[in-house]
Amino acid sequence: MRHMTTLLYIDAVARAGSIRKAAETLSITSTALNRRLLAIEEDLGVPIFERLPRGVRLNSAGELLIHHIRNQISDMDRVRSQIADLAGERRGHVTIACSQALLPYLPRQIAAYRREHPGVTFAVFRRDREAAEQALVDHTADLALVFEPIRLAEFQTLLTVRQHVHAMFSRHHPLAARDMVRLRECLDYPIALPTRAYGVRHLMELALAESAISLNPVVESDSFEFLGHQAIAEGIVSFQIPIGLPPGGMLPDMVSRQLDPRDVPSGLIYMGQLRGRILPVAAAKFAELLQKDLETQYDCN
Amino acid sequence: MRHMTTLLYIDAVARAGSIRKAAETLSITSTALNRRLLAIEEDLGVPIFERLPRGVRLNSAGELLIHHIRNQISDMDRVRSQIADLAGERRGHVTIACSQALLPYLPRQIAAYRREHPGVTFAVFRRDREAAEQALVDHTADLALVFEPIRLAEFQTLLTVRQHVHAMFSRHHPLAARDMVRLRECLDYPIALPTRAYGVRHLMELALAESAISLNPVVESDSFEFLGHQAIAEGIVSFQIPIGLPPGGMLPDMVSRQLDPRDVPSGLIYMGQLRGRILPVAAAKFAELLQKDLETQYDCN
DNA sequence: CAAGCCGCTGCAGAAAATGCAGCGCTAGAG
DNA sequence: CTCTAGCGCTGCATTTTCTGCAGCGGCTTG
Repeated sequence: MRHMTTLLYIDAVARAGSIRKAAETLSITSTALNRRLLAIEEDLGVPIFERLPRGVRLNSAGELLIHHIRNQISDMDRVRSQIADLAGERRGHVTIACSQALLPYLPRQIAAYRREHPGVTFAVFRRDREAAEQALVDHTADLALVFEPIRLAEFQTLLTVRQHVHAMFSRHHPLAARDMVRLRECLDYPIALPTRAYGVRHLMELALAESAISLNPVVESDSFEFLGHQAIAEGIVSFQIPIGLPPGGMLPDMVSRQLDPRDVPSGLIYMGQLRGRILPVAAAKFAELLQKDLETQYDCN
Repeated sequence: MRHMTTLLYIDAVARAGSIRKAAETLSITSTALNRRLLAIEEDLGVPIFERLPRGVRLNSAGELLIHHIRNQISDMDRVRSQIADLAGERRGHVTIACSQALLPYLPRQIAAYRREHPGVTFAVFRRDREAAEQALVDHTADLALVFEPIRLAEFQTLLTVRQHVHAMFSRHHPLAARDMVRLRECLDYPIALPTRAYGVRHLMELALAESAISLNPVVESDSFEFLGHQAIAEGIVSFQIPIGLPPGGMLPDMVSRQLDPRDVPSGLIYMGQLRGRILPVAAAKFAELLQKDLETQYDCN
């Protein structure tokens, strides 16, 4: 797409924060890039970047413009994918920003989708609940999947799925004999917890906010995979939501049991997109697939 | 805006229906234009025009693309006007598609607006109710003002104003003595009517649809100005809505009297824009001004 | 004070767009 | 039927635009 290069260049500069850095990522010289910026600014009659000693930054006119540009770019992508679609090619690219807890869930869905449409490629980025929303705003992601999001200003919810928190431990653990466990029982053992940035931790803190009990994890991590390994290796208890647990279990010896909902409230997975945006065909179709699967397989309502 | 030329070219070709004609309006050679089309089609990997013996026509991929392009173009205009706005310039251009009956109303409003913002220019096109909506769709108009529109699929209503139909005649006419006239009284005299394409005629036909009376105009015209002159010259009766009558009267000897609402229902003036579009600053501000004025001055509710 | 980045500019070569002349094609007029 | 007018498209020479190299002065940072 020849006519978009200038727009892509501006976007790159805005992201890189300096002309020379952006030029490098674009594999052109800073000269060429600089000249394009000056040309655009002359066309507009106003500068769009402030010049700082260490680079450039968008001014308010630039903010207006970059918004427009990013919309243009992804709108063009959508049109291209629509055109490819009616040419029967079914190509496209889908980018997803996803809470870590939900990462294990996606590969099977992507595989299923790609069986139908091998021409569609995917990019999945691990983003906490806040960064996921930001990724939608700056068009680095078409879809976001987050557990218990914080604010939803620019977030247009496509689907919510209720999830109970589960405790996970080795199948040799005493609690493994139960169908459902109470939070107090878990706290009788050493526990491993995700950090406060995560929805699971958030729900647990919420549950204990008014009680005298406090969470004292012996291990804390921002990786559920690590927490799972830790739970098995040390024979302690950790927590996760069912969607984060592949059907066969995350690890060979691991089992999970639902926490009694009287103790810890259930939370919501949100799937969403940028408010007001029209998704490319591929992303929209994949969202439909996720929606169907999530509603039938995972909703604990 | 250098980076939009290709888009503008494609738009021109789509509108002209042939490369050579479009090239002429763009003041370039058909060669250059042709090459740009071929380049775009190669970029997309699909033709966007069907080649006919007498020119070209968009194919379905092209329809998709042209929609996007027109959005891009007017979106860019909006961004430019926003940028100009924050630079304090207040420049811009507003195009309006307007029912003929409402044409006399606009000049004073435009004058008032331009007193505040001399940098803003206007284009006003006379369009019947159907063509006005089409003008919004193909981005030849930012705003539309119509009386009793037919269908409103792509039309986003910003404001409606209720208007009673008025009879107009010479001030020497016997009916001039009354404050309000009945339809039957008017029909005792020869009448001049607008054609069926107009809302005023539509309302009157509606009123008589179930009665045995029929409208037998001695003069029929698609010009209210003509009808007014005819009414005076021949001493007969014609019809119009108040907004179409300048405060001093359309003609020196003309007076108008409201038709009794029991006889002819009142109609609605719609002001609107293309559904989902974000208007340029200037157009949006002008719409606000119209809204304020119409609500306070003209609404007969 | 020196080193390191930064944006920006003059100049020359590379690349792209443009215009001219002309080809083959088709619909419609005579 | 032929003929013509209008169409999209192509080869080639020219013009315009873009790009890269080398280098300038400005600023922060250690």
